[in-house]
Amino acid sequence: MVHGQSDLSIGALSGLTDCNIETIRYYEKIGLMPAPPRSAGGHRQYDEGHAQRLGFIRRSRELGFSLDEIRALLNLADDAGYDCGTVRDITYRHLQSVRSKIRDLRRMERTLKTIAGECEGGTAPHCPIIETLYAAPGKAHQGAT
Amino acid sequence: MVHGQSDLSIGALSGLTDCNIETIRYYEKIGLMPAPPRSAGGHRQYDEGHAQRLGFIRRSRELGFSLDEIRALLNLADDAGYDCGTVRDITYRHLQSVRSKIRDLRRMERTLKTIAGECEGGTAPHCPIIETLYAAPGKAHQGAT
DNA sequence: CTGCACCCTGTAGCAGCTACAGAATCAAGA
DNA sequence: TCTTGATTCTGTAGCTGCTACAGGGTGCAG
Repeated sequence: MVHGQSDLSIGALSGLTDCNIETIRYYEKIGLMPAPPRSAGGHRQYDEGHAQRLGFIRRSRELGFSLDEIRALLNLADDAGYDCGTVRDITYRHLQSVRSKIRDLRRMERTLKTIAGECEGGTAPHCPIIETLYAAPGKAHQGAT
Repeated sequence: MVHGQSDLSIGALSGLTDCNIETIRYYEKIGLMPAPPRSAGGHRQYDEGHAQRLGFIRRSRELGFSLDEIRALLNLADDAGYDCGTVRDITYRHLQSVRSKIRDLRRMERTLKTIAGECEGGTAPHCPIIETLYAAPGKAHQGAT
């Protein structure tokens, strides 16, 4: 948790964290990353602390957290006596939304599998896929009135 | 498949298809919906054909197709002797992308479930969630060095 | 001191809508 | 006919999370 002040250019930080240079600047612009000190010529100079914070952001993104959620998590983490319950709430809510997306996608998957299976290809006079999409509302996944 | 010319205002069409008025105009602007005739005062006048096309678009959206994919499907469907194989290809490719999204989300779900489960809430000195996010790359889903 | 890789700022674009503002039109009642 | 209130019109800007320029300036090795 202790870090030296090994100067990192934005390119080096980008390489370390597997995060695009443009994206790093973007995170700074929206206040997720602090503005680092600059060289005489105006180039950004990062240190290990920045690398750690950016790593946090990247890992959170990989788990699907929104930038606003990450902002909240970072604010909590920055506070020495932060509230672990709030962290868990954010995580739990996010988990629920991930699950709900999975449910939606699974519904899509089922329907797509069904209609793709009905199609035989070729230059058909009527294609079951097109017909399903033209069908009355609800028919696409229910088949009943 | 035969329809009269029952005039529909944009509001009526919106109600019929459960599609926002602004969205209908948007679809027209990007060329997914044809520009309908106008009243003397400039209001759009739709008919059953428009309603059917918009229904197609909405149902396709519900299945997760992109607007570009829908454009392609509609172009195919508009052609009398359309190529059913192409329709199936588009559908199948989309199905693959839905499945890949599901896989990604499931990976997120597993990790989130794990880290949320390790947290006991309260004002802890170290929160497992925050610590996982701060951890070295890879640790988040592997737990090994 | 030259050359080239890197970095700077600012702006515009992507998907797929949604949300205005400010004006005009429509339809129904009095 | 006039009025009123609901609807519609156009155009522009915003949302998320980046990415891709253009047109410059720096940094450093040889």
